[in-house]
Amino acid sequence: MAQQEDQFKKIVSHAKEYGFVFQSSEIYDGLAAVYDYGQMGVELKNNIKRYWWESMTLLHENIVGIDSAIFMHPTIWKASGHVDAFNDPLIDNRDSKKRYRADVLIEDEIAKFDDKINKEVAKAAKKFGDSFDEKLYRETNPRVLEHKEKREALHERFAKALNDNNLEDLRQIILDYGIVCPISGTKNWTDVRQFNLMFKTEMGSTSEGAMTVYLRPETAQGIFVNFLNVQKTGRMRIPFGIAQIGKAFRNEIVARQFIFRMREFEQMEMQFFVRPGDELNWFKQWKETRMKWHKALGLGDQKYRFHDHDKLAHYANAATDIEFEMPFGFKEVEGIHSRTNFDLSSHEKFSGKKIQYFDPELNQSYTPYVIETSIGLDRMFLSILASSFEEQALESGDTRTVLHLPAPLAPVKVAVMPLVRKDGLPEKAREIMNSLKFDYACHYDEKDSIGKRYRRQDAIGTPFCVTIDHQSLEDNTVTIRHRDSMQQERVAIDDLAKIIDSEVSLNKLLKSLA
RNA sequence: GCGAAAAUAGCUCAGUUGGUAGAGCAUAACCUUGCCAAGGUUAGGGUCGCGGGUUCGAGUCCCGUUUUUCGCUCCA
Repeated sequence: MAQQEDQFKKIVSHAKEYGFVFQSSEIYDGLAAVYDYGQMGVELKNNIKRYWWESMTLLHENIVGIDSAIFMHPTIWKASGHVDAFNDPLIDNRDSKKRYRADVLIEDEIAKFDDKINKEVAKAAKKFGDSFDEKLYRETNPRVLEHKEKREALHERFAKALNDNNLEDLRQIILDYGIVCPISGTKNWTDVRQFNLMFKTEMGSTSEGAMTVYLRPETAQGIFVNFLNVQKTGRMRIPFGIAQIGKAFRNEIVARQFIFRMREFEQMEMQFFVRPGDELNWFKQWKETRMKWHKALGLGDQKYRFHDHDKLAHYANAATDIEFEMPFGFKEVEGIHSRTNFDLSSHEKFSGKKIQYFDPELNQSYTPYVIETSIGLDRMFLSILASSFEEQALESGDTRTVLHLPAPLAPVKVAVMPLVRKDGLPEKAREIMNSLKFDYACHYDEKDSIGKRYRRQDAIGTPFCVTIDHQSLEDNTVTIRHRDSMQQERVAIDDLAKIIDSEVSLNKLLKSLA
């Protein structure tokens, strides 16, 4: 475990040192759980996006993309359930260091009065036997009535505090009723704090006219609210899907583990609309399709597993995660959910607009069911970076740090370097680079010893290094060095593109999925 | 958010009982070598995370704060 933590630290530090990921606002002491992608990181990230986007939109003629705005009408988040589900008053016990929902603690306290009443009733029932009139007893027994009265008083105060969002009073209720932490048994409570997981801002430049809007906590809703637009203008027929890549924002209580959980993150989501009743078949199919997509990267099949959910969200009737073995254990990278028709029918309700699909084959209208595949781009990035990172012991006794990135995703595909910085070798190298740079991201490097330059490219995961030596000037051949094996071969300059393409081609990777 | 630990150059770290900041690597220039990171010369780079306090004097002691890591908690 300590070794894994150590490994993770090295990866984080490597990510910074070589321009993959920086802490946001670093010169101002940073901003918690927000990160920037650097010059290498942005290339890797873009390549991941392209792999996903093309696998969705090119390989499936019934999947199209959109790019919806981050700002959306606030009612959308009521319809989606986020306004309710993302607002919890929380309180901590300082002794047990456990966190509770303040409203749940108080509801439990209310339930205790019910228990007391029921106990009284049960006692009386036993005492009076067959002649016991429970209803009468509940309405007239003074002890029962006393409990009832106290219960009502608490309930009323609680409901009012909740309604007014009076956090101080919620805490006062907990103190007044002597509610203790079930673990520590103490009343050493912190203040009650409201955790709103959605970021708020204001739209409209004057304060009176301003409307509260939220930064979207997921990209999915942008697809659902555009369902009819896309279906009608694209003449889409069920089953079909809408894909989207974009930023989402959550005010996480605890955001940690580098870019694994950030407050601003990027999702790649595809919502697939199907006939009611077909959804579980499609769910199964998308599980397989998505797993295949992951495994095609060659990071190691044993690093993936499904985690089926037992507890389902309010909108789902089946759900699974694709988990990847990160340095800190198996973690969710992608979620596949059967979202039923919850979202579309909820938007129908809240918007008052009919959101249905007329199925010409069945000759009837219905609200489509939805299978969602939702992948965390930053998590995907981390899984690739982490599993590619190796500190390799070499036969010579040295070590080298190498990123075994999947070649089609590597930020730089080929480094071009003259063996020495004289005798016309740099000029020849430039010439070769100019012929390759339109198709492949290239690096030129003539500084330091050739070995050092190879190591620099290893550290950023460049699959190929092309070295120009004196022989190159005579017979137009160069050496090409492979990142993973460190093997070199002498090849004709004219063959370079073909050799490079055979490994870095995204098309080839996509074809392996079909 | 609670608790614990940490923060000194781009990176990894030294810094004695408090006495004006160092090394290696990295970066840049020139020379040398030329196929797997280590040659020479030179240069740039730090108000020691930030803000207070104690002190004649604080990187060092105290308080607060920010960020990071770990545990708990949360994750529709």
